[in-house]
Amino acid sequence: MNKATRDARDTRDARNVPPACCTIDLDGAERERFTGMLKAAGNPVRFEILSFLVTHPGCITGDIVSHLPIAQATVSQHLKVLRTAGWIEGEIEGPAVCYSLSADAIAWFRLTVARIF
Amino acid sequence: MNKATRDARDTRDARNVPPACCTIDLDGAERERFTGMLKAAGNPVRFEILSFLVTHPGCITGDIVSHLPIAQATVSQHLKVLRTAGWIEGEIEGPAVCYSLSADAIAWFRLTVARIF
DNA sequence: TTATAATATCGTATTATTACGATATTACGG
DNA sequence: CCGTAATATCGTAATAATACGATATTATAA
Repeated sequence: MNKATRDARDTRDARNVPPACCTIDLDGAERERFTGMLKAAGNPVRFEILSFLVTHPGCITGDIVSHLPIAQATVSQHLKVLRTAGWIEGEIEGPAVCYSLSADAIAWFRLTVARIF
Repeated sequence: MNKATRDARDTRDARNVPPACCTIDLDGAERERFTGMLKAAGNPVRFEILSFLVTHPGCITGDIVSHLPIAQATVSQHLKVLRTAGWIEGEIEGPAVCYSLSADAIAWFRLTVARIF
């Protein structure tokens, strides 16, 4: 136990604060996945895309571009972030890509929120 | 209806995709609050602070600083972000500040997650 | 094969975030 | 009031995110 940790414990003891009762039940990979999803969804444009996909299932990129006031290139970047974070999946339909929310990702996200808070 | 919107609708019609069934039931202020919370929690350091507060209730800033490998000034900045986002509340205890998760914020966050996804 | 439509990637300017040390503020004991 | 402990804020350097236009890639139709 290093000095900082000892000091912290002593400080808590002096204030009669209970010691750690447990640990958050999320390993490193799960934390990374969760914070990645939080961060990706925390951008207003990306949140709008997620919202749009909730109400407009079966949308191709062009539909999303039409719905937003930003350039196609930028939308494509945001879609990539959402894909990387696991929020969405794209299915190729001819020259277009049909995006949808990942049911698995959403289920895991909700479960993880419930697990932590 | 502008051209982009018309084109998008026409494209969806051609693919027999159902039109928007509804709108996400979150007004502007709620969206801002929610994305703010997501973004704040999406940083690994801040997520660690939130996790730490779950398992170590009644912690002062110093306890959190001791638990993290970063400078006091940086922790203070992160705490401010979490405060601004509404995740935590700080109660002054002498020269120290005792931080705790906001039960209201957590309840609202969980409810909002359930509302959207 | 060639043309076209849809999307992705590249290069880059601008802005925001993150970290730090230094310093200011706040609360309290003596 | 003065000193000290705890925290917050300031100034700033380094890094990351965001947006754009230009261009490349991919899938299909002709």
